[in-house]
Formats: sequence, C-alpha cells, structure tokens
Amino acid sequence: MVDSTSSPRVVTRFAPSPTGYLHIGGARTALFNWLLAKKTGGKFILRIEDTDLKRNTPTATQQVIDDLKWLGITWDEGPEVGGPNAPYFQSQRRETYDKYIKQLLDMGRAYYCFESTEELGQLRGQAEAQKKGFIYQRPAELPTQKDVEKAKAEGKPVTIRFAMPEGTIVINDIVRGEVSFNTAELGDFIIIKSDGFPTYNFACVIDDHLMGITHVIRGQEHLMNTPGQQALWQALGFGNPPQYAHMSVTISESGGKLSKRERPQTLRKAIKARPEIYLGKLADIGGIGTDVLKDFLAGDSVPDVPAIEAIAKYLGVELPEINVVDFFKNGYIPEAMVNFLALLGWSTGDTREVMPLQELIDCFDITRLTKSNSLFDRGKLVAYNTEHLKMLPKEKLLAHFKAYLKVVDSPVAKADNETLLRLIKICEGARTLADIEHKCKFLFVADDKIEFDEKAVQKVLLKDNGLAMLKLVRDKLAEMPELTEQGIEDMLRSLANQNNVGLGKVAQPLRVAITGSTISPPIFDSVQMLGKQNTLARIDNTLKKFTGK
RNA sequence: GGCCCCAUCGUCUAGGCCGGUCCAGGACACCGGGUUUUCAACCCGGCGACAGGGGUUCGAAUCCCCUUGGGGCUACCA
Repeated sequence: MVDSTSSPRVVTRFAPSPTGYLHIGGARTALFNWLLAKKTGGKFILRIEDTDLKRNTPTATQQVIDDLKWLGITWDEGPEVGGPNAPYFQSQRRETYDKYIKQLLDMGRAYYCFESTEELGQLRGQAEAQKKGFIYQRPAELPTQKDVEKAKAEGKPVTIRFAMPEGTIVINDIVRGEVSFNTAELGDFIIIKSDGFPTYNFACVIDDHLMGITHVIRGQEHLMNTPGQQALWQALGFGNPPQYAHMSVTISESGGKLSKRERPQTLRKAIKARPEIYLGKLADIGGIGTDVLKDFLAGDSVPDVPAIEAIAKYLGVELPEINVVDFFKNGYIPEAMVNFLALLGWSTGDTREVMPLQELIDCFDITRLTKSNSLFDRGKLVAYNTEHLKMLPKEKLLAHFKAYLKVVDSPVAKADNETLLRLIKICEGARTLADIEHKCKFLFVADDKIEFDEKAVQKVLLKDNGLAMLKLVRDKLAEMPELTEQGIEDMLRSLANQNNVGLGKVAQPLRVAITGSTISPPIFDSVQMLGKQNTLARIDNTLKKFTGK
C-alpha cells in the first residue's frame, strides 16, 4: 500500500458517476489526472462514484470505460483491472464508510437529522424569501440513539450530517493559490443519505485517503466542496489532504458550462420551432410514447439517447457534440481530441500546440493550468483533427477509420484493408474521417443508386456543354483496354487540349456523372477505383437521365 | 440574494510571481491573393487584444483598490 514516508509517488484518480456517456468535460478532467500520473511515473485510478441509485444507469459504467479506452486513457487500478484497493465501485464499499461514520458519530463530529426533503425545502424557501443563503441550524443538543429509534418508528427519514468546525478553512490550490472560507457560511452538510448511502462529499474523502490519492485535479465547480472535504479529512485524522488543483471550467459556445443537457435542449428548441410537425410521428420515430415526447417538450423529462438521436436525424437537426462518442461518431480521432482537450486550460509555455500524446506527457506541467474559463471552440478542434490525420501512422489511421465506419454503419465498411488504406491516401488533407467517408461512399453504392446534387447538375452538366463533353469522355474511355490512373489522366488532358479548355471542364462532368456531386477524391483515382464497367454504366445513366437518350 | 473564482486579438493562449527588452508573440477562425481536376490540403499577405476607472512608480498588460462583465456553487447530484 501507499507509504507516505518514502518517496511520495503521485497517485491521481478519475471518479465519474455513471450517469451516461462520458462527456467532454469529464474527459478533460480524466486526461489531466492521467497526464500528471504519466508524467511523474505515478499511478492513475479509476473509481466509480455510484452512490446515487436514482441517477445511475445500468450501462453507463461500460460506456464511460469504452470512451476512456477510445481516448487512450488507461488506468492502473479500477474496474476490469482490479487492484489492492478494490472494490472500485463506491456502492460496494458501504462497510468501509460505515466504519468511519461510526467514528465521527462517537466523536460527536457527526449527528443524526430527521427532516424530510419537504421540510428542508420549506426552510430553504424561507431563507430565500429573506434573501439569505440557507444554512442548516445545528440543534443545541444532538439527537441520541433513542431519538433515532423513535424517528425510525415514526417513519421519518434519517440522515447524518457532519458538524463543521467553526472558523476559517484555507485551501491551498495549485491553480487558485490560497482560497479561504468561513465555515459558518458553509453549514453542516449531509454525509449519509436516508437510504444509507454516503454522499459524494463523504465517500470521496474516505476513498481518496484509503487509495492514497496525492493530487486531485477537478473542475472549479468542486471548489466550494473542498473546505468541507478538507474539514472531514482533518476530523478523521487522515493527515495531509491531497493537493487540489481546481481547473477552469469549459464553457459552451452557447454560454454556460458545457453540459450534456445541451443536446436534448437543442432538439426541444428545434421541435418547438416547427409547430406543424405531428408529434405522434416524432414519437414513433423515437420509439417512445407521445406522452413521453410531450413531457420532454414541457421540459419535465428527457427521453433516452437513441430516441433523441433518431428524432434529430429525422428532423435534420444537428445536435451539438457533447459526449466523447458524439465526436467519435462525427469522425474525430482520439489523438486530436486529447491534444485539443489538453490545450483547453493548459499550455506548454512555448508555441508548441499540435503534438503526439507522448510529447504531451513529456511536457505536461500541472502548475501551468490556466485560471480562467475557456470556450470549447469546435473550429479549432477540426483544425487539430486535420493535423493529426496527417501525422498519424497509416496503420493507426486505418484502425480508427474502420471503427468509425462500423459505428456509423457505412457501406464503405465493406472495403478491404488495402482499399481502405488507398482511400485514406487519396483523401489526404481531409478534416475528419466523416469527410473521407462522404467522399468515397460513391464507390460502394449501386450504379443506379447515385443521388445527384441539384446544384452540381445545374452548374456542371447543364452548362457549358457539360453533357456533350461527358459523351466525348465516355467514348474515349470505352476505347481504353485497361484503366490506369496515368492512362485516364493522359486521356482527359489530351481531350481538354483538343477542345481548348481547362482540365476542369472535362473532369467535372465526369465527376458528377460517377459520384453525383462535385466533391470526390482526385478524379483519376476515382475512375480507376470504380472501374471501367461501372464508370461507363454511370455515364450512360447520367446521359440518359439528363438528355433523354 | 449569499459565498467563491476569473478578466490579453472573435476563440485558445504566451507574457504577469521577478514592472522597462511588449506601440504585446503564436495558433485557430476570418478577409485578400496564389496553387489547383472538385472539396480539402498547401503557400503568401492582412485584420485583430492588455474591460473601465483610480492609485503605487521615473516607468504598469504586469503590483494594489474600486466598478463593470463573465463563470461556478448555493441538493438526502456528483
């Protein structure tokens, strides 16, 4: 176990509550803790804070684990890998917490309470009416075991609060410096809920101590919890608390803290903006009841993720990417995500920005965390993705691409590795994997299933003799015994020369004919990969469709 | 409302602790031009910031105070 007298090895942790997919803010927190552990040769622990039965979803832990793995963040102790401090699920550590609760109770540093949520709410309302903050008033005489029996008999809820000591608590934060709090303004907080489970503020202290956590990097939203946790730490005689580093918060482009609520909110807005849409239809699409949908629109509840996504897709609404999987599904690669995330609220101090993971680890310095909040700028993320797409070894890219094709259920997934590698190569400069997929999809659909882009048809085929040029190209192509990139290029160039036009005038009609769009990989590769037969078939289809013969 | 945090280009940031080398550097975005078989990529150039007001000082982006603005927390959530 951890021996604090020997060289103080760094131990950090990421402690998510399993309420759904890992969101980008959580990923950033995990990343910084992981980076610090890697940099110092320390240990990184994954601990699941599932003490709120109401909020946990059964699949969430797995989702979080998958997302962390996708990002490349691995843990030395935690779910799946185990470790000396198991179990790593707080819901399975009840006896441990009970032991410390008993200790606090015996010392008179914790006490029982019997107010219901409603009573508490009332008191809070009164305080608010007087424009004062609500602070729980500790009774002059603390309830005894007898009172507890009585309350239980009467069916009252029983909770336990920590008796905050009087005075000022100063926390020495790595990023904020010294921050002091007057405990009178904090009040006694609940450490054991009426269902017997510990609250976050309690369980976290016990586990951080038991697991030998030396550094806690977390969002600024936890700053106000820290004095309480530190007081608990002292009351329990745990020695020196961990070093805290409260990072800046990531702000969304629409205002406040980046939150997973943004996706449903965006959808809700979109539905309300189109009152003509029949709700029953939307409910069907989402596979939910109309009443569920109505509750959602009223702001009362949120349907599950697949329902949200299905409805958004149907309406053509782009949901903001908030969860790590959202970025995965939109064609971002983890190397870029990690790089970008690391530079939100942290910098190397020199001008280095785009760098591989190992370099990130090497130059990580916890003292260089920024104090001010930062806005999540998707445009910059795209730029990082573009750079990493260029930098990454081809085999790794191939693996990412295959995973992406699978998750979006693309027809391109049928291609073999060799083909996929070639697609990646001819799409050099792409910004996302989605770009590559969109560009190359035409190779994997049937000849008669090409969807023509209206603008492309107008601009390229119906203007400047586009169709006539296409016919010329068709005939030349038909004459070629075998299609090679070079052969196609020579043919197209000489055709352009003969007609005294630029290459674009011959290449674009061909491009639109075989892909339906003006956007594709380089035309020579495109035709060669599609093959002679399919290319001719598509040209003929196009000619027939737009000239009537 | 209360408590706490923060404040440099549109955005991410460097610089600030140890005041002069900063009429503020880089990156992304944007605008203009170039390259080009499309998109993307690429090349060149441009626009663009120390929130405001008081101090301290020979001198302040850098130190102090106030104002304003932004953010967080204010649960039997984490």
